[in-house]
Amino acid sequence: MAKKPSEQQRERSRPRKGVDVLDDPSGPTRPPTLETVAARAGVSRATASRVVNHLDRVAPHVVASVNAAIEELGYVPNQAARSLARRRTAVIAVVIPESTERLFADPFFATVVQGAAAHLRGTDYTLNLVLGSDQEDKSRRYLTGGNVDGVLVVSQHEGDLPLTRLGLSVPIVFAGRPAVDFGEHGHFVDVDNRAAAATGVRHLVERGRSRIATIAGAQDLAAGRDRLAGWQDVLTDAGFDSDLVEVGDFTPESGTVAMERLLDGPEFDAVFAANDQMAFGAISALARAGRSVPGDVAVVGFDDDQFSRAARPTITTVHQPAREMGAVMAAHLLALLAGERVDQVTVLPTRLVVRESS
Amino acid sequence: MAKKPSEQQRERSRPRKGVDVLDDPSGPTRPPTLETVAARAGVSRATASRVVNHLDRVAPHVVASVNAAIEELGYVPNQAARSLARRRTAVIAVVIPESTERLFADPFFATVVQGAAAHLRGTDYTLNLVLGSDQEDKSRRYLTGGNVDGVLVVSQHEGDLPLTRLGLSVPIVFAGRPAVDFGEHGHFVDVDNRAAAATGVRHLVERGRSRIATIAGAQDLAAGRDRLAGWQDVLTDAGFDSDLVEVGDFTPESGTVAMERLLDGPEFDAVFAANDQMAFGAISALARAGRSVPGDVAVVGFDDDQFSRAARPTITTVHQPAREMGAVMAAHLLALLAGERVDQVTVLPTRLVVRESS
DNA sequence: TTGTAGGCGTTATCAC
DNA sequence: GTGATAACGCCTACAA
Repeated sequence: MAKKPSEQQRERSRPRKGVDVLDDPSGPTRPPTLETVAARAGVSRATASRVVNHLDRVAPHVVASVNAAIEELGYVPNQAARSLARRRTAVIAVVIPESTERLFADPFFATVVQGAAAHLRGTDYTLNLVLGSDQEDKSRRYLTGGNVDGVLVVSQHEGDLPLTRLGLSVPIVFAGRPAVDFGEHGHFVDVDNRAAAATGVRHLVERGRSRIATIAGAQDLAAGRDRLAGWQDVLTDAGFDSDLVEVGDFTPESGTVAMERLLDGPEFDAVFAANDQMAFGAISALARAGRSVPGDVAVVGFDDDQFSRAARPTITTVHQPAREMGAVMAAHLLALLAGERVDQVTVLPTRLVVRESS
Repeated sequence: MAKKPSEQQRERSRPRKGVDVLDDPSGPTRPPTLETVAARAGVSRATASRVVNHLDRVAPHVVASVNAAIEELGYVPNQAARSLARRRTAVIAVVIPESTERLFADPFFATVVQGAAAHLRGTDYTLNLVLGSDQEDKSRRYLTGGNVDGVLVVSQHEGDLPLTRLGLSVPIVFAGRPAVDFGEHGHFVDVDNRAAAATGVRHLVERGRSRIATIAGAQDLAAGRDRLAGWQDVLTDAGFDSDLVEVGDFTPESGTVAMERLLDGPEFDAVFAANDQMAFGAISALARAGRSVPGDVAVVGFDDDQFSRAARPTITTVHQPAREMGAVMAAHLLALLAGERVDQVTVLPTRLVVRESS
């Protein structure tokens, strides 16, 4: 029997070619291809492909035998080939812009990413981590060069203008609304930081506090500015002074330092921190200074992360649905990829969680 | 809509095809291909490819014109096609096994990942996040199915046996040595947790403490067990009782709770926590209980993360080079991918950082 | 319902 | 030095 093209092909692509792993006697065995599966099941590649992709119109017994072959061979589709043919990559990039990279350790981010990952499980999408260097042309090109189907920007988000532009070529969903104008491109999942912060501060007012300080977050991030504004709003409404402001950077350390500075200044009986990590740091400083919480100073945080539960006293805080944000971001991106329309801005609800510190 | 084959074909590769983004009048323009670049530069795809890949043997003026074309068109290589042709993906998976997923928010992990990402910047490798579901066949298959060139397992690492097996088909580097036997496959970057913990505890002994408790980490993780063992070692050597053990799970909350339990028991004058987050939580509990640190109770943590600096008093801790671990993991993986030999186990140094809490 | 064949964008092996 | 051309593994009209 004369060799069919396919056979020649096989021969040419025998294991061991090119790869130089040395000491594995069996040789770096090449993963089975659809071709292999098809041969084993006694069908054509096309049919095997149909089974793999769960298309109908395939006879049940054929499905069975192909699946058996897949099982026996441990066949896994080659994504590269699939991407090439389908002209979509099944890759979603998770971008942590440089401006936010040092915040990567923030549990809020981790939780958002987990939410997105969880939502994507079950789909065949894969998450691609892009850390830092937002200005750099390299990553922008990577993102726009058809290497990813969509982009998730997990960031409390500042301008990141260059990223917003990405929206032109690839669907993109941000965590957090940008302060700047973003035109028609880009989608955003956010909470109303300003109103949410106000809720927390108002709670302090209702508890009878009148000298309310704040430990603000980084002011180059929208979340930082908005929460500060929310604090301001309430104090203004109440006719209180809003002069006690220290700016941190969302890290626990900065919370401690900010509180130490506050303690050096005029008296106050409450503090609103822009996130729980800073609140925790602040409580640490208060404890050392011999101020009781909430006796001398009531504390309210933001996020409702594990630190608000770890502190003693436990911290009253504004709950932010981080996990859900990630999930919604992923869901919206999937919708966009499916060609559906999605609201450009989605605001998720927050709620006050009252604990011991207030 | 009857159309001649040729026409349909054309249409198929015309812009705007298939994708139904509605309001962009210019249509989703397809990224330029090498073909385009080549045409524009007046050379063949082969030559264009040579330029893109910086191969020599190309006339300088040709290089120039091709680069010009690339620049003008904003050409970016299609990774899928490249992967297919080169038979390598340029993708490195970062796996957070299910057993460790809830620890994702731990700054230690984030820092390790950042270290790896930083090391990979400049290379054309891309990081693929694989969260959870280590048992699930799906991710294992994904990892072994030729979709990634290598795997980084960022975990304090338990058995994760299934993952160790991966080493058979794909190079894999773990953060943390497994407790179990791992044969010849798999590479590990670690610190000597037991000895490092001992350093911290010994410091407490030298400070004159004799009733030293510990807040251990999760005992299903090697790091948790080893640090507990290190604590035990020192107490045994010193002839002290080692009965004061509370087990946490590395979260700040668990540190708080553990300390509260310790405070309910026999007296003690020092505590060694298996990480800084738990130490921070513990200090919070101590503060509320009216115990002074280090006066009544000296505290030593582990990691040297931002929390050890945020606490008041600041926390004496065992520094672990998290960022470097990530970088070394990446470096080793790259070496393996290049076919080089790499030590199967690499132990990075730790050091005691003395601060106020001891 | 199933098979045939062409194409997805690059790389790599040859000749020239 | 440069250009055809055959893979790479899979998808998908179209034909059968």
